[in-house]
Amino acid sequence: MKAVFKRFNQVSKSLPVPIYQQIKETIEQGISEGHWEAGEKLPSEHELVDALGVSRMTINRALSELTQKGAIKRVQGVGSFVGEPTRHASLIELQDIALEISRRGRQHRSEVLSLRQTVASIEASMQLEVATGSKVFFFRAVHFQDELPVQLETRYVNPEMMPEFIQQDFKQQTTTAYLLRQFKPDEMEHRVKALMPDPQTRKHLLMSENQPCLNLTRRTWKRGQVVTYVTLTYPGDRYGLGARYATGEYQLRQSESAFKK
Amino acid sequence: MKAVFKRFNQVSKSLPVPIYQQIKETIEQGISEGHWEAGEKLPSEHELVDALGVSRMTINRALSELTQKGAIKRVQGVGSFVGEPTRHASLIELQDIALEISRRGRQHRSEVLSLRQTVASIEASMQLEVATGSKVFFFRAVHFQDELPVQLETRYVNPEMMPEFIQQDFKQQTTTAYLLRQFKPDEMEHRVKALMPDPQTRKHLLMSENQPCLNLTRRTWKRGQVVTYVTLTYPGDRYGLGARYATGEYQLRQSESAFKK
DNA sequence: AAGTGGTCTAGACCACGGT
DNA sequence: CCGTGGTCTAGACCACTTG
Repeated sequence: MKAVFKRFNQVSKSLPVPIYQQIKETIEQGISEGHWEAGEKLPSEHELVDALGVSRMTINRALSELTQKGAIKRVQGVGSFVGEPTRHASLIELQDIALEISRRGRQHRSEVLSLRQTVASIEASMQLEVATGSKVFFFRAVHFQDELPVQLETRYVNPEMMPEFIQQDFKQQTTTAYLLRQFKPDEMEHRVKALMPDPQTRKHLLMSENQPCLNLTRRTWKRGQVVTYVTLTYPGDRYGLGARYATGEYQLRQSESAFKK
Repeated sequence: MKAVFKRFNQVSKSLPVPIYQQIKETIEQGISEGHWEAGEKLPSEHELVDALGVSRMTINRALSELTQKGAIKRVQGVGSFVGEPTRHASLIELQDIALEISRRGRQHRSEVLSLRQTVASIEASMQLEVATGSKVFFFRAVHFQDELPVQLETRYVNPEMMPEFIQQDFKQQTTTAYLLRQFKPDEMEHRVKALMPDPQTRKHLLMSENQPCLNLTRRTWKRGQVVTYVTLTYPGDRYGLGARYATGEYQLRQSESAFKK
């Protein structure tokens, strides 16, 4: 019991990070590092109140938001439990593909095809919401899972928001990992389409003929400005996207679903 | 000003529906019925406290959850504003396609291909988490937007959860509309893939050769049991899925993004 | 300085599940 | 019955934006 709580003793009230956010991060980290198994019972709200010395509303907010994301499940009258891990690339969360792959116990490697400054095409300038012809950074790489290509990443970056982007070594870390460390986006937009790959894409992803691609484009904002616009292309037969979560919108008034251990 | 608040006077403390949920629904309804334009300023939290006679934490919860969904935007020191409407089928929300299409100002029509009781195949029984060979309901329909097919719906329903499903007339209402009125799911799972249509699917969706499909499967739970398992197949070139939202996870500590009117 | 939203507290009452 | 989570209150302090 004590060991479980020890992980929570890091909560600090003086940091600029909200307490509920610290609690969320602690729990998510504990789950992703395997300190809790799926289905395992978490400390109750009351126990966390005592252990952390914060009010129950704060605990409750942290746990509620984790529930909405599907990271944990809560059953009234019983307790809070760790959720099932997802086995797909996340549809709704911004995740580092290297982490995703390694969490599945596979090997990740990426091959940088291009990293340069260029002049914004009409499409790129519209997506980045900058003037056509202004300078933008362009990046392209292929990501491998166990030496099999699973994602082609084509990215534009607004240099005004991320001037150092072009000097990074993206063989050592993914663009997503770098960008997430540099800033926390306040808004995201996702689009998903199915399309046939052009010959170049097909070659990069080592796809057989007549196979479609799953095409995810994402834009992320900071302070009202687009920071980056990325297109992630997956071989349709090799990779899916998914999400599982409690419904925030159509939430239960009463009884929650029984949790199956 | 008074007209704006009038819409809020319906909040009741005796209903079994939480107050924050009533406020959310009132605001979403106001937006979807066009009482507020995109970008328009909503009443401040303090004003809503006075108008509704509930505590600020309750108002705040309603507005925070709407922010996470991207329905509204909030800027510290400025106010809360109505968000932009989405132009794609939602990736993360369970929405009635008939509503989605009519909100875009298009005409919806659906053609029921099949509605019958059948014996669960291995795949269907796994997805519904029932015994192989048990009875399940099967439904298939094509949805049209302005007389162009945009979605093929293939659905299995657990008869124990929804015994009346098979008696409904789904020419009058969509399955989604019916199911949403019958129950509010407590959990959902989404999967997205890209694949080539089989000849039958291609025919139903009137697709040209060599065009891929976007394939969304969704399972919804109630009290720990799968209620329905549905596969929605879209013509890759005619329909996309998308979402735009504030990041709950990578939320800002401080200053929010400037809101562009 | 005034108004806004972001967060937090220390209580409270309730519905639910397991005993 | 008791412990659980779900909701709510009436305050509070703070950071931020605008005038």
